[in-house]
Amino acid sequence: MAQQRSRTDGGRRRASHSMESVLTEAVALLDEAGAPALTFRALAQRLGGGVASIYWYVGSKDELLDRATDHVVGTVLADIEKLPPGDDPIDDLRAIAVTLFDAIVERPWLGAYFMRNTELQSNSLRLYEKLGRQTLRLELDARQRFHAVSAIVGVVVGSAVDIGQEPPQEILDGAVDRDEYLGRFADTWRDLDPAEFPFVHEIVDEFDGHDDVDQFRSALELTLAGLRLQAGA
Amino acid sequence: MAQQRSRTDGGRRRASHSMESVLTEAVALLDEAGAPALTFRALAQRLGGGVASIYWYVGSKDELLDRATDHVVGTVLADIEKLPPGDDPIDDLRAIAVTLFDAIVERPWLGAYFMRNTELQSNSLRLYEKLGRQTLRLELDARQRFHAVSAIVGVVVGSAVDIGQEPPQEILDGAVDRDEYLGRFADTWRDLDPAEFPFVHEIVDEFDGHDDVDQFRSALELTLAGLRLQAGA
DNA sequence: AGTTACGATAGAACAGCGTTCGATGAGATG
DNA sequence: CATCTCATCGAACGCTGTTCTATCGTAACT
Repeated sequence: MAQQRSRTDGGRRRASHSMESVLTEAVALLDEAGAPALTFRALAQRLGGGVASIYWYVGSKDELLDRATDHVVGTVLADIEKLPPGDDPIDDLRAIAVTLFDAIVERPWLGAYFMRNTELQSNSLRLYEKLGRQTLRLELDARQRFHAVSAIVGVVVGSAVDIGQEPPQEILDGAVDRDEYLGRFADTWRDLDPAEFPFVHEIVDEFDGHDDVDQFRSALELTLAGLRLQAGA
Repeated sequence: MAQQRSRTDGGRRRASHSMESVLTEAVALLDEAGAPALTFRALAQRLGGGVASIYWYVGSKDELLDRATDHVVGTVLADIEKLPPGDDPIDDLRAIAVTLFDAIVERPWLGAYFMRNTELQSNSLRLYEKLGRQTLRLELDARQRFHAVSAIVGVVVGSAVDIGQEPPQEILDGAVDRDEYLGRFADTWRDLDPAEFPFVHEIVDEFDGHDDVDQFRSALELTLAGLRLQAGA
């Protein structure tokens, strides 16, 4: 991954980047410590160059985020294209959505920027198309198809937002692990008045130690079931 | 809304705030120009006081955001409590979700912070309970109820993220209105290769000038239909 | 009434952020 | 060898959240 460098010139060296290396290192920063870790200064240091150089490749931080996001969505798209096509379009929709969600679980920062700007995120648009193409196999009108894909993307994003929140400092330090953190939260819920919060008490054990993937899967199933009903299949 | 002030003392006056006034003015700033407009300096100026004074009421900006959010969720909750209870729990779920979504449409910044921290957002927790209580009337187990409410909140949040994105500068200036902006976007889609993007072409007319509320409603209907199926009612 | 104690306010400073400017490097082209 | 253009970079600007320290005003206590 090392870029070509100039020959020695009195101690100081000049860095030589490329769009690829900028995005790769940006994604690496995001992966390692989340969105707040991606700063122009941190990125420049990683690239062994100056801050202003990055602006030659990218016009703003928003654009950097969009391009970095699209960069990894490209790999997700590749995974999706490897999926074996099935008989049932709804099964295929599920497979695509799950693949996307898995990627967001691995990279929680992804959820926040994904699908922000389809002009700069051409891979996101392709992914949108991938989902939509399955709806073409269902007996729906154009509006229903549009809404169906929006709904599925909405479920993914809605679940992703949950995951994407920066965890509090104590959990990043490793002082407290996720289960304990959830457990504490659950305990404060258990202390609530059962008469005033019957539902919270009903589900607090489910919340305690719950799995985000299960939560997403269930939400997705509900939407897909509704869609199947709508398509009359 | 004027707070008591000290008697004259050589020209300079001291401002006197209250938790209420801090949150009210914070919400006003968010309403007027979105999340980026809420800065401690802007807020202090509005309150006629110093920057550091705000820290007496609030420990950090995150806490300010949480409390401001919960402040308006309180009014949403009041609206929800005014809703007439119906025979069908699913109809009631829809009514609650729509009321919440309407509030987010009016205050697009709300979506991003809503339900971030139920410790500081007690009204969000109450709203969560309100939704959940309807699921107690359905024939589901605890886990299904937990997932059902998560799914509905997910649909709301997922749609809210769409709305919540800061529009580009040109639309804030009023130089370009929303329909024209959507139209431009649609045009770039129409320019895509129809063979490569059949779905995008199928729905581009639906996208052009689409209504966010319709989009949300449809997604919600799919989830509710799935839920009704699951509850066997 | 004078003093003390404390709730509340505020100015100034700090570190970090995205962004811009102007100068300067290196490599290819003539 | 001169020129030109692409690419790089240090330094500065204005903004942000946050902290430090000093101070004011009121209420309570002797």
